Amino acid sequence: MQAGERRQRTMAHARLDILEAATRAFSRTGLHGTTMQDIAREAGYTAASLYTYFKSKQEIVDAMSNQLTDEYIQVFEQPVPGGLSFRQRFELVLHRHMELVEKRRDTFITFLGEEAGSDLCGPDGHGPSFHTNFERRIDCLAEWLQRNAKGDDLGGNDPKLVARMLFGMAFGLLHEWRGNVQPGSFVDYAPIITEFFFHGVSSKPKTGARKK
Amino acid sequence: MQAGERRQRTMAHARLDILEAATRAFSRTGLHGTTMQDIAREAGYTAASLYTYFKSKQEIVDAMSNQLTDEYIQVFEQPVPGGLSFRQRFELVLHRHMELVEKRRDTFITFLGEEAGSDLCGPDGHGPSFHTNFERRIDCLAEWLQRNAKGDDLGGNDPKLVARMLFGMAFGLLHEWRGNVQPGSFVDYAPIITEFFFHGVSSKPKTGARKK
Amino acid sequence: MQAGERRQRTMAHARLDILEAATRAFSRTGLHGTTMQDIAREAGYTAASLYTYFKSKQEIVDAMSNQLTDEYIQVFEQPVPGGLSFRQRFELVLHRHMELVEKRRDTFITFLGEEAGSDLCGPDGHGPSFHTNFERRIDCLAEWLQRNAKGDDLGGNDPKLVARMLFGMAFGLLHEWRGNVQPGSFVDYAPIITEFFFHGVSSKPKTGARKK
Amino acid sequence: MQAGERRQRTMAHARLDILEAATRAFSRTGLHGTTMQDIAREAGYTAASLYTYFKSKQEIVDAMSNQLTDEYIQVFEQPVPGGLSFRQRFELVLHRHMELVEKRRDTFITFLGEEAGSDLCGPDGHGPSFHTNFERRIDCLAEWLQRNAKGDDLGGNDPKLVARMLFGMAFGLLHEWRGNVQPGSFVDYAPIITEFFFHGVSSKPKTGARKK
DNA sequence: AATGAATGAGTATTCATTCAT
DNA sequence: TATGAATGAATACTCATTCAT
Repeated sequence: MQAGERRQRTMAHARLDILEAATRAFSRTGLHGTTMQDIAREAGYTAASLYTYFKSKQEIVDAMSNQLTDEYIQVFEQPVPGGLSFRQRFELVLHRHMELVEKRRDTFITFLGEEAGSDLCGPDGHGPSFHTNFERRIDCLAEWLQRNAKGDDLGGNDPKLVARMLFGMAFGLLHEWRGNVQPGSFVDYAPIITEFFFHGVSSKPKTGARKK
Repeated sequence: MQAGERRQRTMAHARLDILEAATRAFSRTGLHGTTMQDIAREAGYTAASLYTYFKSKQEIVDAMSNQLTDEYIQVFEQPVPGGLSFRQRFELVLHRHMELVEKRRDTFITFLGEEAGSDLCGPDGHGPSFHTNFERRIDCLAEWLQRNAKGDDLGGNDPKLVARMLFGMAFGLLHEWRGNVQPGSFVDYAPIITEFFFHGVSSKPKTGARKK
Repeated sequence: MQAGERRQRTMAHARLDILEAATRAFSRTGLHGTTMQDIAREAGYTAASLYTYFKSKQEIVDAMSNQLTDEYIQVFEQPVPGGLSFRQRFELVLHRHMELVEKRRDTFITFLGEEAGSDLCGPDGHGPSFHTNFERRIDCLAEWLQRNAKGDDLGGNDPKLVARMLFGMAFGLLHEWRGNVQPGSFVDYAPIITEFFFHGVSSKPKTGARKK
Repeated sequence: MQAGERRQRTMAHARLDILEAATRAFSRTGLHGTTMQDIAREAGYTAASLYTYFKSKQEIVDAMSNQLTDEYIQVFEQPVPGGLSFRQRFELVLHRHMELVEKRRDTFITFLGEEAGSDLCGPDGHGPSFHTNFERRIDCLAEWLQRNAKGDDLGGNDPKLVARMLFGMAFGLLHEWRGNVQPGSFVDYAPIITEFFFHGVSSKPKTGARKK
């Protein structure tokens, strides 16, 4: 069944194309402001054709959301060099996550707001997809923290709470970054977040010689 | 001009009623999912009547957004007892803000997502209202921090960055709180945020004596 | 019942005021484009107040239409000096009519189009008022022509047909006049229409002595 | 590209169908009184479907107006037998125009009023379409008159003024015709108008010998 | 597989009109 | 008498989705 396979491959490829197009379109006009026409135009299809690959607009959105979450979670599965301190591992993973944010900038931008308000608002059309994905990411992060933190590394805080706050911090800076006229790399914020995560504003030795 | 005055009062009252109804409706079905009919039903009016008090749906949303921001900013103007340390003042103001969040729970829930994505998405209909209000709050918070922090209180961090991260943290916890089956008071999180803000996860001796 | 009389007078006065305001408003934005609010604003009343003087918007329009027709018809009742030829009487009456057009410029402008299409379009809201008034004017003109024309003055033409054509000619020139940047007096067209009415384009000696 | 061609043809056909349906609907209930639903019903479509062929209601109206004007102007381009006098050519063209009026009866009826009042009323929504088309017809007629009239044929009158008066006359008779219970052919009026155009009411003996 | 065409369900907004005060 | 407030009834236009070709 090579034909079948090829078809499958083509299908998958088209789906990805459409997803990318949708991402661009959404990042421009928002989830509600983007019509199937818009997505189709961006993807080089007709609106009707999109339904060959996705059952509905919602499915496109869900696919984007899931894809994002999958990529996010995969970061945790990437190998980490041995012999690193918790803080070092933390910063490494954070760094990788922020690279992902940068790579999927448009998607993140599109979703952050919507996901935030997702479960908050009731039956507003999009299924549980947003909420689920958001929580899935939180859970993964919390698990990772728990798994990696030793002893007093989290200062006795609930990992999930910490995860949410960490997420929020990044969210806040995403705004900053997006707003910047000539945004540098988002990962540039990684050290700041790391330091803040570990010591809050009482940050110590940023400058000068100091010892740990 | 007593009649005029009374009328004015009635008008203002109706506007507030409608705003509250809109808040309830929005928190249920989201900004886009809520129709003027919905708001009207919730407020005990006809859709057409809403236009006696607001020029458009957008104006209702803007009014909500502005109201929220005004109340937020007013917190900074409330007197603070003398002789408090920075951290004490911080916690006090945070506490008051979180009380506001609790009081305006539905409004916050409605807006957080939308505001977040507001300027992110381009011309998605709602004017600059969201973005402006969001930034206005950030700015006020940053100013307050700058005005109140002495010496190394902010550890040399950019007040605006810090403000954004602080905002984000609260945002993250709002999610947690909202999700809880039997949510306690949102202000209960105030100490946690405060501690995290000042020391990150490296929280120190909350109880008892401890050493570094 | 002096009080009653005064009331009556006041009422009549207000009606006239409103009618004038309506005329101004209509001439600006057309019959359909003008709202009761617009009329009220122009008249210094509230929309609701207009209903004290007129039962409906339609009644305002009808009153305007009737008023116009009444004035038009009254022209025929004004005395005409004796000893005038048919053509002289014709031109005199035409002149007076065109003065009326000039005086009631806005009203004419408002109605000409609507009346024209009035009976043409079926139940488009405005009752038979337009059609009736239009026909009433035609009839009066036709009667006057018949009454005043002797012998071959109308060349054997059906007075009503002639009346319609005459009306049309004036209508055509009203357009011209209205379009002129610095319109002179509408009555300036009177001689042209008269000449055309009597001789068509085969106009004879307008200037100087000429022979056939 | 046969498919594309056929599609094009179908599209054009549908547009014409809709235009005809709109014409019928408008002639019944007027431009303002006719809703997209009405047109759709008359055309056998859904209201939403109309937007596949026309961008807006206004575009339908404009298309009707333009179509009418185009047809009107084309009459001037039809060949005229040589050796005819001015009057003969005049009557021939008038005849053809009146045939057009008869054929496009509903459209004329719909527009005459609206076009007349079009530029008269200010910003009443419909763009310059009406006024432009009206003037375009006037201009064409005036040009034709100027081009064809020799010497004293127009009696020294301004062609444009004459054109307007001629238009008005026909307009007046359209009313008459439309009102007739069993209207004959509109072109029956052609000789009357012609005679009136050339000699006004001083029509001469149409038959037999004559004297002044 | 791709699409032109068709549509049902919606949606904010307008406006003439009513009525209690 | 005057009006602020309320509303029923409309209405043009949009959009996700379906389906025959």
